[in-house]
Amino acid sequence: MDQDISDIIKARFQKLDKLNDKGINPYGQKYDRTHGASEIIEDFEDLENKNVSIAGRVMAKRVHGKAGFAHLQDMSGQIQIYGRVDDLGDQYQLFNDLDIGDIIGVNGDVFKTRKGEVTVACKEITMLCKSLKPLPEKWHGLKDVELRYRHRYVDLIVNPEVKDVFIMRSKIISTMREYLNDRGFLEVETPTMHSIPGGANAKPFITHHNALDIDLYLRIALELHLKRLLVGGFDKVYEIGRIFRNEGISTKHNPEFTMLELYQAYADYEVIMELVEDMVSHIAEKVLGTTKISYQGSEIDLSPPWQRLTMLDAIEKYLGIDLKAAESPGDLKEIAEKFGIETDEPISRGKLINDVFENEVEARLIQPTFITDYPIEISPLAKRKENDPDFTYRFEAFVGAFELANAFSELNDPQDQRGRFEQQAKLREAGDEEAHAMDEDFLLALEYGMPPAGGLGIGIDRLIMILTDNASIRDVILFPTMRQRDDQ
RNA sequence: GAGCCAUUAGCUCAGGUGGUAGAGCACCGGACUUUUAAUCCGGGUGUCGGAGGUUCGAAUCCUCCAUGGCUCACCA
Repeated sequence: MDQDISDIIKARFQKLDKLNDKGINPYGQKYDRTHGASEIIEDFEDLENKNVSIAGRVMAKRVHGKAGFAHLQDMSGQIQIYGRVDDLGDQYQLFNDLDIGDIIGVNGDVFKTRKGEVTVACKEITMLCKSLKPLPEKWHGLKDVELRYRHRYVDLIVNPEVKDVFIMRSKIISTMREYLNDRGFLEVETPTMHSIPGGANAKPFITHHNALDIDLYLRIALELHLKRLLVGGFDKVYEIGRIFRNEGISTKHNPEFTMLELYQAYADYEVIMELVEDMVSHIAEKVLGTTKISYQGSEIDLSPPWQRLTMLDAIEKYLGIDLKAAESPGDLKEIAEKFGIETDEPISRGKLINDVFENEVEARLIQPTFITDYPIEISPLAKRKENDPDFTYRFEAFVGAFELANAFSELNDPQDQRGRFEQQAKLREAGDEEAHAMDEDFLLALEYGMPPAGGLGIGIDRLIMILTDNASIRDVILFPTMRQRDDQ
């Protein structure tokens, strides 16, 4: 395929031919390993002079004539191997011809070199895969972020800390599952293709089913199906799944991302608040061994209880402005102008309060904070506060200055829900593409009766960013969305 | 979507004001039986992101395009 194969690759093809000529399969078969690399280093006392079999990728090579060293990397880490003509005989040539990047199996005895490094002295080398491409340089590694994301496999081979992030990611998610399962939550799977995209305000991706000849939308949230399950009688359900939003890409947004949503019947948002602070600190403790973390230079303490503020109190606390009394159109206009917020006419008070909060307060919420009592206009699925109908029993959790969780007491009054949907429909007609769509089947479900419930959504990728101290969501997603390139 | 920046060898990078491309690692050949950024000797392997333009001459200046990064907008 390559028009001008570089000399490096030419040389590797020559070695490939050489192996074939000798009757050695360059792409070997099953290989039985007895140990992992780091296991041998850890258990050296027991394994000294014992025979072991290991397999991995050659990462470095130092040959001095009739003997030489190399480092082999497997999932657990790296270990040095030693080969010499006295032990390997005819096979020494094979050792000598190894390229960095080749995958081999090694059988040999464990010993420690003069310099004290645990090493396997090769008795037999088995070729498992000849590598044809040169790996990036050994001490600068691969830095070009574009190549790191596009060819993540290379990034994983040469940058061990990248592998650690994704091992951590796996542990965080499995710990979360364990936590929820232990508390009686049932994990379920709901459709990713929806005929009506709902549960959030976001632009969906559209796809098409040929046999049914209908357009379908990739889900933008898990919410509405999980609530249907509350109607069906599952009291505690959750789903950890991929959702898709057709929006811009940034260090905090990937078009597809992973969300946890859970619903607990007969609970409310206060119960969920306790669950969030308990679960997040539990995960940190279990995975990191501490609830005191460092995120982008800030020390953050995840141990409960987290600060709780209503949105209006937070605005007052951080900006010194009391918006509670601001109700007249004149007051609202003044506030919008003061903060340089663009508004539609007539100005929606709730939306304005939220805009002030997002623009001015959010960035200051480094320590874990629950912001409660969201305006009703921006919360079409949350239960209205009994004594303050302009606000809802809703909270978002902020850590490290960005939104980590969103939760509320779920609206279970079908008539109120219909009214909210109708309100959203008006916004949609007015051109708001992200306004929530009318979902008659969901309303029907509510008419059958849904128990009062607390519901929660957590952006898993963001949680992982915080726990692994990564500033970009692309560094916690193995294969982030990239633009297609012509040359690839 | 807008602004700023970047793109040079397989990788990491250097290439004041325009003069025909370099280093380290990797790689190739040679020496070397406990090295570890192995060492020593020899070798530069390139569509300077792409296409135009200015110029006697462009990696360098200009325009457009592509890709990426950051910031902003968007996205609760």
